[in-house]
Amino acid sequence: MSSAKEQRESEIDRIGRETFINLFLAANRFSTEVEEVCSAEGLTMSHYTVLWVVCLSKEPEGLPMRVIADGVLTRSADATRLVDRLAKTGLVERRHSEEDRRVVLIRSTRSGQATFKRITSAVKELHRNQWAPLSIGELRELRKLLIRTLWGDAPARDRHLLETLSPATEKGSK
Amino acid sequence: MSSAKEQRESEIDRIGRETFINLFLAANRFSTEVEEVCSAEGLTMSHYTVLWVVCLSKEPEGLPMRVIADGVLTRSADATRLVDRLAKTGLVERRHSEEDRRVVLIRSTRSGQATFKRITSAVKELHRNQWAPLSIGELRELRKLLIRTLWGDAPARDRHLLETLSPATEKGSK
DNA sequence: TGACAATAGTTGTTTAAACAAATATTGTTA
DNA sequence: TAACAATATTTGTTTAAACAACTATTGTCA
Repeated sequence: MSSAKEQRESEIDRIGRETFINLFLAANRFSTEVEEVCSAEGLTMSHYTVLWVVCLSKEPEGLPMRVIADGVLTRSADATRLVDRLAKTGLVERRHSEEDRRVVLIRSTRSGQATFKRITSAVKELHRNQWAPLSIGELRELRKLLIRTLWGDAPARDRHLLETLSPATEKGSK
Repeated sequence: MSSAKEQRESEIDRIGRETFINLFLAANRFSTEVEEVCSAEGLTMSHYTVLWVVCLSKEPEGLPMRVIADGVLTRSADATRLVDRLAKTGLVERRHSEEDRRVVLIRSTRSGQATFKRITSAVKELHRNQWAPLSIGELRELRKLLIRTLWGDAPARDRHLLETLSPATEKGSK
């Protein structure tokens, strides 16, 4: 017969822990499934992420390594080897910058774009299934809560990373 | 001037993708921070998870490996080496079961319990900071949405894993 | 009971992630 | 401009995760 106030941990600790556990499990399950989609094209999700950033870039000369290796999606020491692989299979091209010979520019090839489109289309289909248990309103709510958790109340325009991966968040375009 | 229906991807695809990205980033950031807490005790988060399951278990004889290596938190092939490490530093003990000599039983030691408590207490503090941008109501909502995503509408009693890691979800005990 | 399937756990090997250090080039300034 | 700091990228090494194959013991049933 324990009284309501016994040694029991605070309600907020319990909810915080359980939310973390579920966050962790959901992220693991979902990204494992994305990995499976990527592996159909012989890539890992890390490779796909790099390809993603390169393919969405509008820079005609290519993207500097430092942009790819932003430290959040990809660490700088990993970027080289990830790009190695993409270059070896012809999905991207590397060139040294003319202006600054330290800089290495990465540009997607036609084949890279095609692979990116195939994976992305399969991932979209996958996400539809993954989020199926939620209504669209709940999905919006979930996104909102995750963004608030990650970025606090920073305005949308400061969330560079998300903007890079999912551009044109704005309603009216220009 | 693109019409609203142009080639633009559907709203639901965009929200699904962005929710996935934020889920992935939040889980990565949070678990990296938990890793840091664990490494203060010389453990990884995987070690901590194993210790967690073992320490919460009420089985006086110890928990069979197969329970630890449930395939979700820990794969069976990894469990052996994780327990190796915990046993080597004296946080758990291994014994062969008398009834079934195939079974290996794992039991926490006093030192293991103490380590578990220290890490858990630090993790709680961490979670408070991690979830700080959310109100308690929002945190509850987030947990609810993640659980729905993971388990659909399965009743709480069927969510064994969560029950193992955060027991006594029920209001009234027994 | 003897053969074979099933279960429980371990070990070996490949692969990728994590961390630290090194190279090459450019910017700065005494 | 020579020396040194800063930047951009790469390479080497340690560590852990992923996958497959293996051993040991128990259960099943012809």
